[in-house]
Amino acid sequence: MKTELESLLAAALARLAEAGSLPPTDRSAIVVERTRDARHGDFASNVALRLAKGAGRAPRELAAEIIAALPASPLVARTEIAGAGFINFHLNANANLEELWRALEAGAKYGRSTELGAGRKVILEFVSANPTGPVHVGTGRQAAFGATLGNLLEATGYAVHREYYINDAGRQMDILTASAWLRYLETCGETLEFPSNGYRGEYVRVLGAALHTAHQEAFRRPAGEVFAGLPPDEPAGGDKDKYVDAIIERMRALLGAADYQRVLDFALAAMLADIRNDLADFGVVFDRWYSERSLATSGAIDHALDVLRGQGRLYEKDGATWFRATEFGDDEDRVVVRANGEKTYFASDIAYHLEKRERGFELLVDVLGADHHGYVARVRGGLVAMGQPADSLEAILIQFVSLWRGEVKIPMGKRDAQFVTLCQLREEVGTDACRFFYLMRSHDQPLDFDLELAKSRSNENPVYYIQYAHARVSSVMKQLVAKGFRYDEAVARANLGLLTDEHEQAALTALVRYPEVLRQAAANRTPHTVVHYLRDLANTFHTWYNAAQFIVDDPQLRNARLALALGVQQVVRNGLDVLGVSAPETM
RNA sequence: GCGGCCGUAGCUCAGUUGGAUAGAGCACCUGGCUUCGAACCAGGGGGUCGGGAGUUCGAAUCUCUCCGGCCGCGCCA
Repeated sequence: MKTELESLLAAALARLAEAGSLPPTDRSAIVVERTRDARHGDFASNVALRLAKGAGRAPRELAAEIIAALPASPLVARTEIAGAGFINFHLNANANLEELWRALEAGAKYGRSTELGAGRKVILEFVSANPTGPVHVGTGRQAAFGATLGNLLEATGYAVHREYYINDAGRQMDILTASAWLRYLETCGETLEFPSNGYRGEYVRVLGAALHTAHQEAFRRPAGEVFAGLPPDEPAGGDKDKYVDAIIERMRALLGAADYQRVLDFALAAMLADIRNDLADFGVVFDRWYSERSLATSGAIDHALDVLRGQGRLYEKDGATWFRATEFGDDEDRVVVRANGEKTYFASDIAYHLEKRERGFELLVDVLGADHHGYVARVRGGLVAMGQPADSLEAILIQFVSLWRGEVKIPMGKRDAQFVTLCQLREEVGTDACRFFYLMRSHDQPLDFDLELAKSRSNENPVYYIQYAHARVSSVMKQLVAKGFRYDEAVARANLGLLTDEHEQAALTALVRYPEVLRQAAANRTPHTVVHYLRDLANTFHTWYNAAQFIVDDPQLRNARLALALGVQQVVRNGLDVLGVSAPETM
């Protein structure tokens, strides 16, 4: 409806431009908004105010001219000039009723549109957590956000591809491999001191035990050989990084490259399986899991470096190869090939993003933790240096999550064992509350996740408020049957005009706003606006429910009311579906 | 130091391309179940939108500045 009104205004302005009383207007200058106050009608536009200055005209006078030039529309009952020069639109009573019927007919598809995305190919990268441990609560927020954003983009006409980038190359993987191997040695019966910089989580013990089950004693070496002659660990006054690197080196020497790789692959596969399962249980799935290592073997990194070199963006210094990042807005130039010949993570990453473009994706959306913000300019600079448009990359930064149990903050650390995993969180509060709480706040706002509130099955918990509206309609429909009635669609269709009560009108207005909300949430990348909308819709429904009886004796009124209730239920279900939250029939 | 995010009711937060009288939940107070589910509803009190300046018909929103909080600035990933 909103876009239709914008089209009407565009037509009116075109007429005025043709008549020479106004310069031609850009379509984007035409904005129609829902009114905050019902006395101002259903929609309002400020075009006259915006254009008045440029046209050298009084806003109200211009507004009158625009109104006079508006084409007739079955949507609009009347228009008026208000305030400084707003144009208010009052819709025909049946405009919302027709929309309600469209909602009922469209069912699960209601709210979807195609104009915004227009079929554009977008690749959505999210989570991409290091496969060195289970998914934790901070990453959980990124998972919920990314999955929902994917749904939103899909619902508004984008062709969405979801991808998880696996950081399976580099030192963190080596540390995991060594950690798993040491736990494996313990399973074998060796006694050892675990390095302070190793991964100390319980899951690594499980990993070590699994390695033993799969390969028995094949990788066993005496603890004495493993630790002989190593530098001191941190507690002994040494450097924990040097120490763990020495262990990795020793492990390679004792096992040989092939067996080392077997242990690494075993650990990687096990971690990825965990992550994949945790996310799938959370309703988060990917079209592809993309290996960082594969970028090296496929030649993608060399290709990207060749492109940069061809553009003259690389140079040699101190034995390393550098990218002229400062020419693209970065603070300093960045190394892409280290003095020891290894490519950096940055080299992999720009290669990965170039490869995304070369796969034909117009828009690259990266959902990242807030700590990655310094990284965005660098990757974008790399893309631009390789001849890609700067706006082809869009990074969305997700602020951190802190867990609370009522007033008490739960400490979280990465490397120590006490971080809370997504899996544990889900077991404690349930998937629905989990996704809802992750999404209810703006992503650029740090999130305080209160476990007690999320768990509480009380009126303090906003999840149930929305689900309750859905369940209530189901309950009404059961009551209907129990009372010997049945819903008659034809009777409802013929009598929607009876829905004139203020509560019915409020519910109707809230319902038909849904397609606009989806478009706005998708365009702004703000899933939380859907949460707030659903709360509002549920509120209008609960108010109506308390004020009126649906199952009345008059079949015309009864069926009309049921149609509206079913429409609300449908939109609640569709909205919850976008959020990845279930819509239960009973609570 | 440079950069990113943020500061709105007692608390947690909405309010995005500048719009009409700044909203919601929680908490607090009052009222509503013999009725389709009270996990609900109705009503009430509560504000220097961090401070200041600017831009204009109009600023919580844009610009500058100051104060305060979180985070990032590797030949780590």
